[in-house]
Parts: sequence; C-alpha cells; structure tokens
Amino acid sequence: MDKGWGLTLENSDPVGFFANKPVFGFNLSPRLNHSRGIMFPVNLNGREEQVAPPPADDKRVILGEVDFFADKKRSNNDTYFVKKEDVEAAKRELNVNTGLQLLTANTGSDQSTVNDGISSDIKDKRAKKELAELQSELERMNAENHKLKGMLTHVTNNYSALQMHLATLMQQQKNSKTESTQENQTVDRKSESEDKKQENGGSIVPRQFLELAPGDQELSHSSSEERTLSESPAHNKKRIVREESPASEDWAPNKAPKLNPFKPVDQSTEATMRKARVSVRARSEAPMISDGCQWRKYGQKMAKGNPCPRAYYRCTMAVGCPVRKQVQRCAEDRTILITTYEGTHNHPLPPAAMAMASTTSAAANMLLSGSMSSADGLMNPNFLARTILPCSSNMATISASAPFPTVTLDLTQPPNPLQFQRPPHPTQFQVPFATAQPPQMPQVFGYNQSKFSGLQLSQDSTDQAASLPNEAQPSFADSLSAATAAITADPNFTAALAAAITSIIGGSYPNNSNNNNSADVNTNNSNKTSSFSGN
DNA sequence: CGATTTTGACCAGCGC
DNA sequence: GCGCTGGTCAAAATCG
Repeated sequence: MDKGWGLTLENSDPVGFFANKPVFGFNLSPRLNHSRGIMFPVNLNGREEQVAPPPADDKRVILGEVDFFADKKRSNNDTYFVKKEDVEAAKRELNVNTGLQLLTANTGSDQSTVNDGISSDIKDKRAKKELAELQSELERMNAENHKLKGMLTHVTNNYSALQMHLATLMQQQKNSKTESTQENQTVDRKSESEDKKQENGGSIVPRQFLELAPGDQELSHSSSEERTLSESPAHNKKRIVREESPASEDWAPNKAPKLNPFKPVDQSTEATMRKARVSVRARSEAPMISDGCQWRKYGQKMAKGNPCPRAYYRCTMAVGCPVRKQVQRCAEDRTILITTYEGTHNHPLPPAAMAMASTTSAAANMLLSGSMSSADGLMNPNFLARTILPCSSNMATISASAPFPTVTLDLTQPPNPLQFQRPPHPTQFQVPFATAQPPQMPQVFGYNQSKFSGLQLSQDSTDQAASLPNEAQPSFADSLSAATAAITADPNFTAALAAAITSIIGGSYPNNSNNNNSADVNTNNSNKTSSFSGN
C-alpha cells in the first residue's frame, strides 16, 4: 500500500517514523514547513545548523517563513538550499525595518503627546508605508526565491547529467583497460603467468570491487590481482550473461522482455552500475523507508537465515527504470530495516529522491573508480575522516558480498563497537587513525566482510539518540542524509574511498574463507510469512 | 475498474 | 544430476 512517494508521509510512513524529520537531507514534513513551525536553515549534511531557534513571537521569522515557504508544497526541497541565505538576509533586513518602526511608533514623542489625532494619522500612514514596503520586499524575495529555486533545479539536473556522464566515461575507460589487459593476456598467457600478476598489480587490483567471485577464498594481498583475473569461470559466465543480456541490464523480465521500451543511457555502464548496491540499515518501524521514488512490489521471498521475508520493489517512476530495491528486516534486530538499492534511474527524479539516487549512483561510481587506478592508493586513509562529515552519524561499509559490491550505510550502530551486534566477523580488523578520538571524529575500520576487505567509516551513533525525546533525536534521516552527503558531496570521495580500500587490501589483512554471519536457519521458500513488522 | 499487492511457480546459478 | 537459494514472473486477490 506504500505508494513510495517520499513526500507523502501519510502514505509511506504510517507510523510516523519520519514525521517532522528530514529525510535524505530534505525535510519531508510539508506540514512542518507550511505551518508556523520554524524551518531551521539546514546545511548540506541535512542537519540543523547551530542556529538557535528564534522565539515564537519573532516577527522576523514569521515574515521570513511566509516569504520563503510560500510554494513549498510544489517542491519540498527546492527551497532547501535557498532558505539558508535568504532567511538570514531577510532576517537582517526585516529586523532593521521592524525595529525602527516599533521604536518610532512606541516612543513617546512630542507629537503624540501634543496631538493624538495627528499622531495617529501619522502612525497609520507610517504603518501603511511600512506595510507596503514589507509587502514589496516580500514580493521581491518571493521572486528571488523562485529564481533561486529554478537555478537549484537546473544545477541539480546538471549534476545528475554529469554524474551519468562520468559513469559512462569511467566505464569506457575501464573497458579499454580490460580490453588491453585481455589482449596482453592472450599474447602472453602461455609464457608469462608470473608477469601477469605483476602487470595487473598496478591497475587491476581495484577491479576486485567489481569482479569478485564468490568462490574466491583467498584474500592475501599478494594474490588479489591474480584472483581478480582467475575468478571462477562459472561466475564469470553468470556475470557476462547478466551484462550482455539487455533484458538483464535494465532489469526487464528475463523471459518476456515486454516491459522495457527504454534503454539505459549506457548499457555497459548500466550493467556495471547495476552491480553496485547501496544498502541502508536504519531503525524504522515503517515497512519501508520513503526515499522519494515510486516503487512497486513485485515479489517477496524468505531469505536464508532471516525469518523476515525480503520484499522486492522496482521503480515505477518511469517505464523500464532499472532501479530495484530490496527491503528486509534484520534478523537479529527486527527494528532495523535494511534497504538495498540497485541500479541507476533512467528518468528525472523528484528532488526528494535526488539524495538517495545520488547516493546509489555515487556508490556505483565509487566502485567503478576503484577499477580505474591504483595511484590513489597512496592516499592517506585520513582523507576518509575528512571526507565523511564529522556530524554524520553513520557507518559506511563497503563490502563485496558476492556477487555485487555493496556500500552499506549503517545508521544503527553505537559509536564504539566494531560494526555489528551480529556475530563478529573472524577477520574483522580495525585501522584507527586517530589515537584520541573526539566524539565527533570519525573512525575508520576495515572490515573484511566477504571475500575482500572493505572499510567502515564509523561515526558517532544515532543510537545515542535513542534515549532522547523524539524531537531532540538526530533522526535516521539526519544520519542518512549525512551519509548521503558524505558520499555525494565530495567529488573526491569516490576515488578516495576506493583508493583507501585498495591500500587496506594491500595491507595483508587476514582472510576469511567463510563469511556467513547469519545464523543458518533453513527457511523454506514456500514458507512465507505475511508481514515485515515483526512487532 | 485500474493500480497495487500477494503468492505460488518458475528459472538460473551454484555447490555437492 | 540434484537440491538449495535468490530473483523474477504473472495470475489472483485486494485496494482505493
């Protein structure tokens, strides 16, 4: 019944989990924005700035609100970036105006004491004049606001287009590299198996982010490149089938591709992008987090090791949109909702969906960029600390849960623990880069989750908020938006993160041969349960 | 009545 | 080859 339109909380958030909370960096509560409730300026992290809420009777704020939120309903977050500047400017201007007015009107001047009739006349005129000025000011700001909205939309669209273009270029570069590598291999295979390792060591290592084979049991850094090239043929075959099949590329039905009049912008890119997944772990009572997109459920299965069913959704905002997502509750903690996104939208997105779409796209790009070069491997992992915004309360985990590399935004973790309350991974490792970590300083953990190392960017936890009153809690959306911003905002993040991972992988971390975290509960596929709620 | 969800069946990949 | 599993399909049921 969830229509999936992120802004309609009544539909998608029946329990009100997201009520009055910004989601993906945008405040999804139209009621809050339209009401007299104060909309604080919000920075790129989606977190409220350290701006003290103005007093309820502060006319400046009220006027500013009327001005800037006038047509918010049309596009809830269009004013998101605009508001900060404009409201502040409006505050200054209106503050001056109203202040002077009040002073003039209320001070007991000679005029008012001498002749009340005349002074009241003057007062009226002044008031009208001020009112007119204010109105014109409001109109002006409305117009300006409108203009800025348009600019924002334009920039957003450009950003999306550029992102797609970047992905395309990356893929092309990757393909060219792969081709050349394959040629070299063909020529040299018989006599230079050793050289092959060395040759690949430089530039191919990161490819493991894209081409990890589930059958790979080795993860010594010295063999990673070889592993990359020698991944199980069966799996290669599977992947090739997926990549070469147009039906697979755009997630159209395999047997009857009747649904896809659209083709991805770049099929090869799409095929690769589709492999990259972005998983969001968040506490939510709602059956599905609302992300601004429109989804249609097309299946539900019992997954092994989890008593809660996994639901499959596809994006229905455009016919043939390849984006799909899986929603499942965590087996260990059913209050945690795990949403996994896959693919890239092939259609314009509502602003509310931009953040998540950007996240998935950026994640895919990140993994793609890992295939580009190892030069970035020299990068200090500390970069990650600077990249992930200090106030983002999240963990970002990169793993290669075969066959698809996955970026996980874990918004449920307390500050300290190594990753999960789930059974700790035998090869989990930690790379502290700050000896004394202030509460807001991020920690970086490496985590060999599956067949290769990934890392986590751990932060102060949202769980700290669990004991706080609802209003005061840094919301899930806060965290998610911060994580999203961390991934999307910094253009260096993609390469940097991949490079950091590369360097970590190269650091000979222990290997795990079996990473089945979950309790191996045999679940019959046909043994379906009816609900996600678990409550 | 169209859109959406439910749910059993089907398919492909993979391990044994 | 067989069974398990994840993913998807599509007819039926349900909803608004």
